[in-house]
Amino acid sequence: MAQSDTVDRILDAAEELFADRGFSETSLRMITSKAKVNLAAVNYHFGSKNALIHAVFARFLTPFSATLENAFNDLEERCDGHPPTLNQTLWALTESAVRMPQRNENGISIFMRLLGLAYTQSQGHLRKFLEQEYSQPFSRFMRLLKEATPQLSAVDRYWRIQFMLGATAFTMSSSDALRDILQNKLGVETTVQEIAARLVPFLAAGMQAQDTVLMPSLSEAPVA
Amino acid sequence: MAQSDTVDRILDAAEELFADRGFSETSLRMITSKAKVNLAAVNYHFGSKNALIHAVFARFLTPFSATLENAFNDLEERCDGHPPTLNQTLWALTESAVRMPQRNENGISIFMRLLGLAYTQSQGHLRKFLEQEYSQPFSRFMRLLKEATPQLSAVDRYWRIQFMLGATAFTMSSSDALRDILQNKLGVETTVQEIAARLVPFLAAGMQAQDTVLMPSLSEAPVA
DNA sequence: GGGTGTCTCAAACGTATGTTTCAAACAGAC
DNA sequence: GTCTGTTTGAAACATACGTTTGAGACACCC
Repeated sequence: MAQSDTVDRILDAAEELFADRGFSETSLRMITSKAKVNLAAVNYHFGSKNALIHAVFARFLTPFSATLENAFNDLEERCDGHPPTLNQTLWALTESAVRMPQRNENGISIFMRLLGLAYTQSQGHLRKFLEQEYSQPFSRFMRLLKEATPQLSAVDRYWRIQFMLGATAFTMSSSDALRDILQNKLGVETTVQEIAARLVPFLAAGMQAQDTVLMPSLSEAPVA
Repeated sequence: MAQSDTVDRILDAAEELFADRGFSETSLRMITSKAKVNLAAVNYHFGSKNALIHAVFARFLTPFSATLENAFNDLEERCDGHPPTLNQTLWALTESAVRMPQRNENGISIFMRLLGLAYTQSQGHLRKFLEQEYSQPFSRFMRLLKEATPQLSAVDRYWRIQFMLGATAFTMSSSDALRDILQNKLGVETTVQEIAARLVPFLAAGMQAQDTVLMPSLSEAPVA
């Protein structure tokens, strides 16, 4: 077995278990027994549980951020001069995610769920790791969003980006939806591609909604 | 101290700590020491940590679901006959949440964050508890959504509701956003009311977006 | 074939967790 | 005041966790 497929077995098992149950709720003993590997192997190969979490993310994110850079390059070149539209930007991101080579048929949904958890579970170390390692493609995406929605105020744009992230990460990370996808419970169509095809128009419409209005009746209501 | 403000002190501390750090990451010892209460008090008054979690939710959700029922009653009465619009339905929900009497000035944001966590952290027992206890107002909200968007296919509607839930729960559960709200980092305006005022138009626009389209270029792309 | 570095394994370590125990303190009723 | 049921307190319990250890297995190079 050459120099150790132990590492990959651990990463595979960890990825799946983390996506299923979250980080704190997944113990090293679960991971190593699912991976059919000795408990000490994790600390030997990765150093710590936190470092294992980082490795799980890096294995997907590093090639993904390269793919994404290329997609953005292509897009900006095609547009030569004027900034890409919101739809173009969102599609560039979506296609990059969807077309990534995957280890198995559920690769994306698992990873989307992990990304959602990363944002949601307040694991400080993970946050820090992701910000350090992948700030570049993230900032670039933000810049494209900004140029594609010049009509929005900075505050509006900030919150609407939060909403987009939320709809995306949450949908992909909802264990119910994940289970539906995996088991095809919904019947008709449940590939990640098709969810994305529904999500992008939703996001674009929300992002370009008419200006924020005051709450209709709350103005004259007791605000506690 | 009559028959025990210990219970309330525990609930207050638990609510805040859970919102800050999640459920698994918050130990009973953190809670009891923040509440200045003996460790055994939790198990004495609530029975178990899980039961404490349920109690934290019930303290807010029970009055809230009553308020919500009233809001829906008012709304349907006002509309007498034809179904309420999407905007009316969303505002009814939002106002009910925002106008709930609160224990302190951050009551809503804390509780929104808890709701997000409930959806996101796969705590089976919590899911089961919430479904059992509060299925009625939830189903009613779903029915109203359905009647307000008759133009959508069932599948489209299903996914768009997922997206709405996602944008909402995720935004409310993002610890960064919460911190922004609490510390007013963004400057201008960051109350939950104002976030809601930005969120509802986003959701309504997304919900009513033009029909889902195929991915522009993925059709001729290798789908891996 | 002896030596070297890499990897695996079973066992143990220290610590933190949720929960339990049981005696002491307290309240209100008689 | 004494009794009774309820609530607190300090300590211990059993268990699970992440991590470390040290001996053994294995492959490779000289």
